Amino acid sequence: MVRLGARSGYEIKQMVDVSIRFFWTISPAQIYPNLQLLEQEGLLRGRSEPQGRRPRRVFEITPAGEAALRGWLTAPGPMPFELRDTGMLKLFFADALEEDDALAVLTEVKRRSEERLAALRAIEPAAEHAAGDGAAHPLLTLQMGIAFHRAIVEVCNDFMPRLAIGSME
Amino acid sequence: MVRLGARSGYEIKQMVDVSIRFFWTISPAQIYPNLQLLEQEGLLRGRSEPQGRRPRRVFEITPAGEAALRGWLTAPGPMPFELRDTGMLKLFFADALEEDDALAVLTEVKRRSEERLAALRAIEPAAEHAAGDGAAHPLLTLQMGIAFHRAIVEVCNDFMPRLAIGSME
DNA sequence: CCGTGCATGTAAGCAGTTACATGATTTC
DNA sequence: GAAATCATGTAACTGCTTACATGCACGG
Repeated sequence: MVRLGARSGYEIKQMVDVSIRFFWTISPAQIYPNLQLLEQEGLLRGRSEPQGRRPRRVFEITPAGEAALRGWLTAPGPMPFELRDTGMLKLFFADALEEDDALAVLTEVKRRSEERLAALRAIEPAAEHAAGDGAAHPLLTLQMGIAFHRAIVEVCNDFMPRLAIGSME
Repeated sequence: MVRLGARSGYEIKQMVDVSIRFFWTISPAQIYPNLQLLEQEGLLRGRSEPQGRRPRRVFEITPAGEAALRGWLTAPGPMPFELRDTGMLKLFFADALEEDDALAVLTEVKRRSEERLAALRAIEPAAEHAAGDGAAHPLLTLQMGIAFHRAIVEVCNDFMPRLAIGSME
């Protein structure tokens, strides 16, 4: 994130929230200690740049940091994928419910994905602009997020008639 | 899971691994203490049923347990969705790489999803069979998993030409 | 002068995993 | 008789979150 222009811990958090949040979250309590560690290891160079009397520490990536990033990106080995979704969990067990209650769960799962779809589409123009000047991959991951939630909504729509017809009988 | 026929902790783990693993994982260290808690709360009823000299405790759901399940399923409130994917994280930052290295990351992400797609499709017949007798929702969540990974593969395929053409210039 | 945003950081706690420990039964 | 599977459970650790603590700057 520092490499992409986020100078302070605060800016990193902001950038995360409008870019990778869909597949990776972090909290301030993670950021600040790690900035210190990365500086100690020589992967970042930091300096104090207070704004008025408010303390502020800004960072830039070092050549060693660039190399470490590329090393990590090209390293072979597993790339852990972890999904933990209470919505799908509820859906899985929804056969225990009456049909209209099951339909309510399904509707809520669908609504949630539509909401996220809208949020992701809102940042699409910015990602498309960034793709114009050398940063094409953020747009790629954004499109994966969009495709993912669109797929969920579609599966919900396909399944809804079955529940609706069922509850009419 | 007990309600769906998994009698022991061991069987629960097995059932999880062929059903909800795509969106929810658990380890034995979680299962056994929780079985004890659920029994104390009267939501499960357990009894020892050793096989030969090997100890074994089997459980069945109580009416209170059924009610608690339905209560949880219909409870309003947020349904946390957490995704943590190292593959997408690497893709996001892949602009720091040469085009052929970036292509390698993309290929690996695609391969991974194809692998999972195959694993999910392998359990589809079983889910379709279960859908015939009252358990339609497991098939629904399975289809979401399939749709998800198919969407990822499609986005990968759409993006690959851009990288391939780029590296030819 | 008050609310919002900028900015940094610590402490406590929690949910979950890995590793360990044990041992019986079945299958080859 | 060795290996895989069945079966249960604990202890230590880890990564991450929440809550807390602090205080400046700026717009209204």
